[in-house]
Parts: sequence; C-alpha cells; structure tokens
Amino acid sequence: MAMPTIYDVARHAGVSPATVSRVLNGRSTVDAGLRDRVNAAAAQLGYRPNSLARNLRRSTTNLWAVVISDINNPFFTALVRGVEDVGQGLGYSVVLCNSDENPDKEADYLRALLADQISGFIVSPTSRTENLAALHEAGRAVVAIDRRPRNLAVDTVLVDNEHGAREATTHLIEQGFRRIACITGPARLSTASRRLRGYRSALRAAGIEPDPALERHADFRQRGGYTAMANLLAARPAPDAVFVTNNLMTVGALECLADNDIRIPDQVGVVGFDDVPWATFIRPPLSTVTQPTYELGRTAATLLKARIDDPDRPPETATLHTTLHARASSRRP
Amino acid sequence: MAMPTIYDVARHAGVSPATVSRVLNGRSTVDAGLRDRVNAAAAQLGYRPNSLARNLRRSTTNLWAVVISDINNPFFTALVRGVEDVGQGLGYSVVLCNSDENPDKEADYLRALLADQISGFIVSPTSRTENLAALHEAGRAVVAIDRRPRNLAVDTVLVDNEHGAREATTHLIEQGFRRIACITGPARLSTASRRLRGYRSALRAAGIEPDPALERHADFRQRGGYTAMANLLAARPAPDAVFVTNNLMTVGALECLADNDIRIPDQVGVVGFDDVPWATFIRPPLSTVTQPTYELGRTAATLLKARIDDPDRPPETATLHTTLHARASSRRP
DNA sequence: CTGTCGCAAGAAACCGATTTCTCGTAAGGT
DNA sequence: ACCTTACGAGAAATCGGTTTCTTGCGACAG
Repeated sequence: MAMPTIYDVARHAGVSPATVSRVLNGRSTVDAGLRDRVNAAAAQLGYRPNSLARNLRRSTTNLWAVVISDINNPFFTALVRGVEDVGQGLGYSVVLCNSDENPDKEADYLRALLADQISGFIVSPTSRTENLAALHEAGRAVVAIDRRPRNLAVDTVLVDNEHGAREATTHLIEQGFRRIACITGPARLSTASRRLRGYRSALRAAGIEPDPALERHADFRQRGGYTAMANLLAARPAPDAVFVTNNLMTVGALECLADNDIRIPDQVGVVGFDDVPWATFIRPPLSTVTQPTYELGRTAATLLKARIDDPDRPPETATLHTTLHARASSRRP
Repeated sequence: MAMPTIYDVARHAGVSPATVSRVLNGRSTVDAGLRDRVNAAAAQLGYRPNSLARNLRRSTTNLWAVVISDINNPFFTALVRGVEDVGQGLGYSVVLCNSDENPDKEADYLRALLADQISGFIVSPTSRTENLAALHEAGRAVVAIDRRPRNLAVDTVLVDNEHGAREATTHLIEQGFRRIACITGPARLSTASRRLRGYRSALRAAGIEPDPALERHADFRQRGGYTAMANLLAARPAPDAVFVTNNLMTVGALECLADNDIRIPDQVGVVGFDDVPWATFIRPPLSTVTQPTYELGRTAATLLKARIDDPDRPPETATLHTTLHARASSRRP
C-alpha cells in the first residue's frame, strides 16, 4: 500500500540512505558488492523515488507546461503532441493549459505554474507580453510558439507566415481571381498581421492595390469566420475569392458560403491557412497552406531542452516552412 | 530572482513560520493584528507557497493526470477541456498523456505517474486492464472514461453507446435503406462492441438478419475507415448505407466514397458517430450521433473529486446520452 | 615506522512547507 | 486571590529525497 522509501531500501540492503541515493543516481563510485545489494533491494521492494522529495531538494521538476490559446483547434493539439513526444523521451511530463486567448487566464496559469517549480514553458502568447516577460525575468526556460512576442528576446518557433500567405494569394491571382478578400485574425497577434502583410504584398506584386473593404479581422474561431464571410458577401463589388488565415475561420467561411448557396470556386475561390483532415474529400476539395504542426512542437521542445541545459545561450528563432496545396476550391474552371 | 519562502514572510512580519502557515491556510484562529501583518508581508514580497514542499508534507499533489488514447481525435480534446475546466476551478492542474491506444505506452505513463503522487487519474483505458487495476490497487483515485474496463469496479463515465447506435440504425431503416453496413472499432474495446450490438439489435427489431459480410472492424482512425469502406464497396450485393462508429473513421469512409464518385445518399446513405465541426456545411450535410463530449469530461472530473474526497464510496457509473442529428446524408430522396 | 593523502560510506544538514508539541498568558470559576 | 482551563503562537519534528561534511581505513612515500 504505502510506497517504500529510500530508508526502507537502505535498511533492507544494510547500507545508509546516502549510499542508496548514490547508487540509484550513479553519481559517485560505490563498491560493486554494495551496488548490487542496493539494486537488488530496490527491485525487490519495487522502490520508486518520490519525485516531490527529489525535486524539492533539487529545486526543479520534471514537468513542462504548454500553454496554448485554443485546445479546440487541431493545430494546437498536433503541436502539443510534438512537444509531448520529445518531452517524454527526455523524461519530462507535460502539463497542458488552455488560455482561451484570454490574457487574464494566461496570467493566472503562469502565476500558478511559477510557484510549481515547472522547469520549462512553451507558450503561444496572447497579446499581453508581460506574462511571458515575468517568467523570463524569473529565470525560467521559455519558448514562444506560433506567435512572436513583442519586445521580448526568447527562443521562438514560427512558420514563415508572410511567405505562406503570399504564396496562397499569388496562386489565387494566377488562377485569374481579381477581387481577392482576406479574413485574418486579431490585429494584435503577429500571426494575423504577418499573414495579412503577405496577402497585401502578393497583391501589390501583381499590380493590384489592396482594398481595405476586402480585409476583415475576426477572432480565429469558426463563428468569427462565418460572420466575416457574411460581411464580405455584402461588399460591392463582391469579392471573387477569399484567403482565410486559419483553419477554424475557414470552416466558418465555408459554412457561410454553403448557407448562401454560393458555388466554389465558380463564384468564390477559397484558400485556407492550416490543414484540416477533411480538406481532400469535401467537394470541391479545399486548397490549403499547411503548416508542419507536429514539427513545430518538436522544434519547440528541442529548443526548450537546449535552453534548460544552457540558460545563457543566445535566444534563437526557428522558422519552419509552409506548403501550398492547391486543390479545386481555388481553381478557375 | 529567488522566490521568497515562508521564512522570509515570517521574518518580515515579525512572527513564526508556523503562524504564517496558519494565516495563509486559514485553518486556525490567529490574532487579527498578526493576520493583517502576515497578509501584508506576503503581498509585499509577492509570496507564493512552494507546492513541492507543501505537497511533500501533505503527501499529495494538486495534479490530475488524463490519459487519453488519441490526442488527434477532437472527441478526446473536447473531453480534456471539460476535465480541465472543472479541475482548474478546484485548484488542480491537468497533466495530459497520450497513450496512442498502445497498452505498453499506457503502462509506462501510469508507472511513472504512480511515483509522482498524482492525486487523481482519468483514463480512457486501452484493452489491457491490468494497468488500471494496478493504480486502483495502489489506492489511487481513478475514473475510467469512454470505455468500460473489464472486470474492474472503478468509477466510469460512458455514453449510451448501444442506444445511440440503435437510434442511428433505426433511422437508416426508416429512411428505406435495407443493406446497412457497419464499420466499428477494435472488438476488444467496449465502445466498439456496444455500438455494433446496438446496430444489430436495430436490424433485428426491424426483421432484418444482421449480415456478417456487412460488418467491419477497423482501428478508429481515418486510414482504417477508408480501408474498411473500400472493402465494403466490394461486397456483393453492395451495401446501400453505412453506419460508422466514430468520427475519424467517418472521415476516412467519406473520403473513400468521394474517391469512388459514389453519391450520398442516393447510392450510399451515411450516419457517423461523434460530431465533427464541419458536419453541417459539407454537401450533403452529414448525419451524426453526437456525444456530449465536454460534459463527459466535466462529469469525469466531478466523479474524480468525489472519489478523492471519499475514497470509500461505492463505485459509480455515469451514463450520458447521445443525440441523433439526422441530416441529408441519410435521407432517402 | 609513521605521517599524509585519497577515497568510500555513514552522519547530518538541507529543501520549504505543514503539523504536532509545548509553553505562557489571560479568562473564568469558586 | 488562587487554581484550572482554554487558546494563541512559537519551537521543533516531519515529509523523502540529495548533498555536504565527517570519519575511518588502507595505501604509499619519506
């Protein structure tokens, strides 16, 4: 019932607890005979070290916290999976927290976790940088993911948002679309503004002046995408294509187009950012800019480990690349 | 830089650490003047108790572990969110583990977590019950979710799988479909077998003898659903409808039908188990049996708390209800 | 033969809280 | 006025490990 302690093992092997600790951690040379006796005793009793006690003494833990902004978004869950797989391999467990894009909730979580001796943080930061800055100043290992925190030099993992957006928009232009709209996220998030910038720069490169009447900021969720699309449909002259900068908003936009019996791509061409599992089998198949989500998580975890091992290394930004999958939703007949 | 300890607060307030502890936990009566001084000192120093030390002394933690079998499945992530929201309200953090439907990986996780003084476990068990049984025998609070563990009396949260499946199948029959196929999950999982049983019982109730040639066991993933569907299409006479018992396999089945240019519901009617965000806007809209996923998580968390507070209460099984959303994919023209 | 050095292993301190034990003071009863 | 009782608050033990300090033994050099 009660777990055996290191004292039980010591007594059982006829040595001191210090020696047991030394054997189990392999830090110091111990007589081979004693070592075997300790190992045998530990095995026999089914001893497992109490990590609370160990971590209290070492003042660290084997926990990582991942704070994401929307647990309902498959983008973030795939990312968590990447983090988890790497962490697991290195002996860390992952605590998952969902900030819901709410800076106060994020602050609550981080404040609580700060007291928990968590050894590393991977955060998709909300707009308010102070939360992350506080962690960083407290000397904790921090990696920002998906979004670039303003005015804060921490390790960061991003995708090349501007390039991805430019590629998507250029593709629409090449297909002959001219009045191309863009539904992007909250202006305060770098992800949203970079993608918007890429969209605009593609238009300009093709000699089309970006029209503010065709740009919408929504909330990166399904509902917001629906509303923004409905809103765009009322614009005159109406857009003939739309570039939607995340997966959930793309779902909303498609739902809106379906509700209004608008044919894709004849009446409106569509390209979405982020992959979705059903992109290929809906009719028409959906064109997407896919991100290496799982790899983003793995990269963040790797950077976090490097930061923990060497807190003084200069901060690094890893930028991964997106891939355009052009399918029928953006193809001019 | 270094976090202040209870000794710092005590010194600052001119009292003993014991008194600080008493004030902060509100367990005992303390002179109002001292109380205010302690609170002021704690606030001024920004004191947060070190949870490692607290938990070591109390020999418990404020951590819950949720072990799910597929983090890529939105069903499980919605569920985790329900757990997390309740846990957060009660002061628990949630550690997320992904067993990937692999009993060995599950065993590794649970063994590691057992040493971590985790105070509660919510697990969607793989087929091997021993892992869960070990936890239970070690006296830990455990709640099984989504699947009923064989031969193990622990708190369990389920949906009424048999009823949901019967309702879906009956609906297909009422719409005039006759050769109704079923793609279900691994036979060893109660979820899969119960849904299959509900399907069969609906057929029998309508005077149709279940045909083994129309039943397929796959792996609850997209790929498996695709293969099973392809396989079913080769059956002679071919099925005129299919009931798919989870969301990811439904995606695979739909993909397969699309690849083979099979019209839904004219050639094959479709009903899926589990909701998906895009059910309403694909053409035709997808009929689904939805589960109250978020509520499942909340219920599991509530049961877990009750179990932690009273380890001796008799095990309880909560069964939540599914809802059939009949849409165009299952409607005979 | 003796003094020094190295090293293995036990003893004890420590991490930072909570909780039990102890003591002193004030209140209340006779 | 004195003795008992209650209670508030400090001292010290405790949780279970790790790490530093100390000790004792054997080896080796002078």
